[in-house]
Amino acid sequence: MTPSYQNSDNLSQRLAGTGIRPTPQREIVYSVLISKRDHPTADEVFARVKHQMPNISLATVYNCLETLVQCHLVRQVNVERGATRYCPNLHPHAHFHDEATGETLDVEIPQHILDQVSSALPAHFKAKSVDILFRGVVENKSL
Amino acid sequence: MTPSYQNSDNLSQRLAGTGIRPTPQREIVYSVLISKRDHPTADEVFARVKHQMPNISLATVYNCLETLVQCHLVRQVNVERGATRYCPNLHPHAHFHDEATGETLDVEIPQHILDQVSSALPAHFKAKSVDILFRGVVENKSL
DNA sequence: TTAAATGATTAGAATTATTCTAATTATTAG
DNA sequence: CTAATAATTAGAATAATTCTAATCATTTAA
Repeated sequence: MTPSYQNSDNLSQRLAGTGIRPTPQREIVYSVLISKRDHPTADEVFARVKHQMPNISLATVYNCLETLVQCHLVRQVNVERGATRYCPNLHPHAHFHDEATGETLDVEIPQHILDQVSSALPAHFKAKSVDILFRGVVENKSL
Repeated sequence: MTPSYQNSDNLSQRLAGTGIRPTPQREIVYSVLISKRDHPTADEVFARVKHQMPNISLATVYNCLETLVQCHLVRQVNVERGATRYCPNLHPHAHFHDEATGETLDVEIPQHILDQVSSALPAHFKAKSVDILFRGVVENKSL
């Protein structure tokens, strides 16, 4: 029988076959990331998760986030010195850090442009991933 | 008369007109970055600077690095969670983090490719800078 | 030139974010 | 069921950085 905690998202499917257990804590941490994609820090995830699971510990939130990163379900984003932020967007994309608001936004980048960037590498540099981070401001569209 | 400590590099020229003083500490911190471009952490810079100026404090190294960053003479590079690294290469370039050795290398990226990346942004996103970080391994050239 | 004002450096304390430790609890395998 | 393994937890420990307040250096104004 399906345990009652497997009701929030598809994490258990995503973890199937990996040997990594879809625990209630991992489910909730993952669902928090999915439901508000504003690149929260571990502390912010902790605060959000506590609404649903008041007794979860910060250490567990760190453990869950680390597990999700290892499984490639979540990416770490470091926009500034300070707390690491977490992003569940698996599509190839870049980040834009708005210096005015402090927000970090996802920006879609066409794959052919990413390929062009990677092609600028010398042949013996074998890249497994590329992180692109813009810094600037988002102007009001009416300007 | 030119003070005797202005002998190591051109920092004082670069700071001329900014109101920021080319102090001996700043000169040495900058020259350390210039002379070995391996993206050292603040602690590593501190250790190297101490050979020439044994009584400098770590706080001053942090202050000097921050000042150089503010002046755009040095870039901060965050490859991993942990200590920030410092890069005095002012040419447009990307970084490649070799996961096998832990080294971070500069990679030249043609300006037209950087322009292409920036052109992928929506029009109202005004980017002031773009950081590109590859992660992977550098293969032996003979392979 | 001195005197005040401003800027820079310093040691050490404080803070932040994260990781570690060792004990407990939960799940799975035999 | 029982042992083995995996996951969670609270709190201690650590790492990197920032802050504080005192001192020292340089520049500006008289």
